Amino acid sequence: MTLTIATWNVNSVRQRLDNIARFVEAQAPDVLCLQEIKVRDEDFPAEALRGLGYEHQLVRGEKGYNGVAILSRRPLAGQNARSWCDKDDRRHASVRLDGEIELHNFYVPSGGPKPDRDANPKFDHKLSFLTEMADWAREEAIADRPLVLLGDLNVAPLETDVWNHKRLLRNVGHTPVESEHMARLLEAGSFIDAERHFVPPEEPLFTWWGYRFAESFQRDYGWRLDHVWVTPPLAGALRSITVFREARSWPQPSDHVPVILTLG
DNA sequence: ATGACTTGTAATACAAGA
Repeated sequence: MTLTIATWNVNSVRQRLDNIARFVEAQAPDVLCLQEIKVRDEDFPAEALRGLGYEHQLVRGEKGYNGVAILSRRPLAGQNARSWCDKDDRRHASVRLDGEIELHNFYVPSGGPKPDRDANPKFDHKLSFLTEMADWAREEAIADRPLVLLGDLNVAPLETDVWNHKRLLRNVGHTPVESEHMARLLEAGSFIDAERHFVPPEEPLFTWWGYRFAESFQRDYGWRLDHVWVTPPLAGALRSITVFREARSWPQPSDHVPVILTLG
């Protein structure tokens, strides 16, 4: 019995319904975690997604920005969510699957244009968010429970997580201070980076290609911003990771592609 | 090159993404 869980920053769930249907037709993950749904709960296309087989849904949306959802073919338990950094933006949702696996879906703040905590409040928010996640992981002792943490974490921590390390070192998303914050979070939960468990760190691995750079995908000017982590109790269940790159070449794509985890 | 494109909101311009 395997369990497949996908994460995808869709950059507006309403604009991406056709792509989501195409992805589900190709991969049919048991659970589909979305970020940046950009819609109020009451306007979420719940019926269309039920039609794709996702009868069980936890939606945490807001108007215009952010928003996450967990869609599942199997029953969900323990639906939950919390606020981070004393804001009521919708960046997190969690559930329990098959009675025991905890799943946390995150959309970490992007951090604004300038990697300067003092000059740019959005960058400060991003670092505070990552610190709060690490505190949570430690305080809740999540390392001892079977738990999957995934989503758009908006940090590409390794040199091979961006298309040009030297050139992008001072760009938000790839600065050393962000990578350090992410490393502290990884350590706080004793997490295994499932993507790098299957793809060696020497090998470039990307999940996002920007819209602005013409032909960014064709030239593979990518970043690894989307992550899938598991705690040690799930280490023995890791079967595969698939970065579904082809979704970036479809019409009207999201700038992120889905990543699929298989547990068995 | 502090830009390029895409989205939502609101009203044809702006904020936000990263």
